[in-house]
Amino acid sequence: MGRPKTPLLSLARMASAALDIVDTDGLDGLSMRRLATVLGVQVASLYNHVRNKDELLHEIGNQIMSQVDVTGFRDGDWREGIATWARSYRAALRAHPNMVPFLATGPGRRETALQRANAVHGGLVASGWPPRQATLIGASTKYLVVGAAMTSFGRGFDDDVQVYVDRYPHLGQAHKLRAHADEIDDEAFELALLSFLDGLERRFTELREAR
Amino acid sequence: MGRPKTPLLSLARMASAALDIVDTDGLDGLSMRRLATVLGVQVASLYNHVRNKDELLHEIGNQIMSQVDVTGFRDGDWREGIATWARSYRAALRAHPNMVPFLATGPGRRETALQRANAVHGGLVASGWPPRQATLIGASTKYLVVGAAMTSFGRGFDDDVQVYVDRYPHLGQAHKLRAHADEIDDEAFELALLSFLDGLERRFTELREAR
DNA sequence: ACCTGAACACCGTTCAAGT
DNA sequence: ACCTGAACACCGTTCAAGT
Repeated sequence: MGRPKTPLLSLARMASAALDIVDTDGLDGLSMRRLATVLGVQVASLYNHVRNKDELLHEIGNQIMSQVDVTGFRDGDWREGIATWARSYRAALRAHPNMVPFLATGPGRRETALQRANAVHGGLVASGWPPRQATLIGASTKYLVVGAAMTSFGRGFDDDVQVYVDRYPHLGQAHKLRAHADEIDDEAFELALLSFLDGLERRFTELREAR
Repeated sequence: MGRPKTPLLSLARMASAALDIVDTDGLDGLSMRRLATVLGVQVASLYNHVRNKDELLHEIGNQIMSQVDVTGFRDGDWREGIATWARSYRAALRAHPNMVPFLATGPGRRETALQRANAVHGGLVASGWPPRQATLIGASTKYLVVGAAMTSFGRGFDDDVQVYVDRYPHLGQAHKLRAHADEIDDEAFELALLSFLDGLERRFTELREAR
């Protein structure tokens, strides 16, 4: 019953199993006791690899966020940079919708999160945006992405989709409804992103002309 | 020990006390047992007025969402309608930031939520937007509002604000930092909203010209 | 260093019993 | 109709004890 020659647990194994639980049963479905059972171990053992449950969730969050791409700011193309960032960010969140409420609530481990934020900010400034505007654009884009991931039809029921469905009752079958909701989700996000970028572009040229 | 002549509890009193707890100690701070203690009653008594904790949260959510204003679509001014909706929606969420993760996760009681969604959709269609576009615009706007409320500096720590702060170390004092974060929050939301509306306006005129 | 068993202080919800 | 006391099946976290 003492310590085994080779460790039964590792942070990576724990995070992976925990994410499986969250993906299938939601954030509330994850308990340290259940995770321990899945891993064939006692609850207390988990605390040899993780300070507490919150730290475990942050570890999962960091893994998910590592999929975000902030390399699109090549040769001063801020529009491409923002678009790449926003789309990959949204894709990462949609891959694990049940994690979104946790991810949206605060940053992950500070280093990597700050690194990404810096890449975006730096990319915008290098493209000619004033620092203050760069900050605002970074925040705005995040709003869009997090909001889109958060209120997507995948998570609970969306009023707007419901309105749409009510008006087109022939879409009543469950699977079609689901497919259409995804479609609306995707299109609404693209509309929001592209309209937003268009609005920014206008401001950008005004800014250039002003000096 | 039996039933009192006049009821000790009511749904309204419960919701109000529960919201106080959430506002001060967060969503995790709210437990049925603690709520009962605050109300000077036994836990089990709560279940005479509410089916479960989730229903209580929905009741609170409905109260908050009742502050949202969807009456801005007078005489076909969709821009004003969306702006009023978005700003009042955001204000309602910011008044109770700890409730945002719950509110963003799904609609409240179906009737009133649908009613609001319908007012927005109807307002857009009446202004000349095709139904499908109206659906997308409604969803997009919601993304912006929910994302803004969710990732605001009020809730945890924001990477983007952090970048900004790192570059302006003279803002290091806590209260100034807080004030600046609010300012950035407000400005980023306005930038996002106005840029988005500008982008939509362009699409709207293109749409008109096409026919 | 890492796993265990037992304990502590919590949860949400149910239900028979009271008036 | 509405409040109570007790119970059930859960939680996260700690810690001395084992090897």
